[in-house]
Amino acid sequence: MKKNAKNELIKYDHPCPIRDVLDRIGDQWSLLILKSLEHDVMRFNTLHKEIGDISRQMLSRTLKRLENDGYITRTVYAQVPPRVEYALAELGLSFLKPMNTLIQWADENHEAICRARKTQNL
Amino acid sequence: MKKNAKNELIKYDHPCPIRDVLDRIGDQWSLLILKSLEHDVMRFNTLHKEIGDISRQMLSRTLKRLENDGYITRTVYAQVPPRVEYALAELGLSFLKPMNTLIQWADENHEAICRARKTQNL
DNA sequence: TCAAATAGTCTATATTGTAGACTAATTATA
DNA sequence: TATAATTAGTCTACAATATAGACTATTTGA
Repeated sequence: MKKNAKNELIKYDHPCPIRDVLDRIGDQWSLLILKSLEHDVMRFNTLHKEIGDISRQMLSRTLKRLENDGYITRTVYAQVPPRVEYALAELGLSFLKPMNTLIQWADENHEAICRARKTQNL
Repeated sequence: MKKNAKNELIKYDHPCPIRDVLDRIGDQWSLLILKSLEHDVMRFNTLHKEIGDISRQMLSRTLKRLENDGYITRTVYAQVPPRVEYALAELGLSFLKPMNTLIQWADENHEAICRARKTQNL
């Protein structure tokens, strides 16, 4: 993150929509979470198990950001033990289309990628 | 990264193409680099200036990964000072389509995202 | 009485990213 | 002749971020 002389965060004023979107969903987990929510409402622990290798902290953080940005909704039921459900919001639903274009490309080119890939762990 | 009892990296065997693609291009910089190369061959420093807020180390690393995976090519000219050109390879070219679908969505929803976004810096 | 379940948070540690100095070789400029 | 500029990276010390796993509160069921 850039800072100015007073060590304050320089707020990036997003002149560029690509950046704007990538800054939020171009991370390791957001797409996987949105994909998991494609067909079903999900609870925190279910998502945690489904994705498998995400830490609870990152799951929590990423869900907060996705909610904050309007991709998903978070519904709390007054129960014990707690029940919190995450679901796609309008923006998330609309995002499915480009996301699935990407996923389709991934499917179609999976083999080509494996063939092209020379080294593991670069 | 997951490790086993002997502290060796557990090699993720990529049963899932989405993961396979996201693990490589789902980072902060890859899409921006590929987008920069869409219309032009580019040199290292030019990319560095164009993207602006990437460190040289990350640029170097990301370019290596993209080359290794077959998205881009790297051509060295025997000159001094050195001239190294990066260009889209076949896989990179084919990736433009889903990438631009994503970018188009970003453009179209830019406003909605800004409206939905409640908090900066989450 | 004790375990189980849930949705997180907290903390110590491990991993990853950053800025900026540095390199070697040649040309251009003063 | 000395000095600066140029290039594509690498290196290092430091900063930021992610991880694993312990922990919380509350209620139900055994």
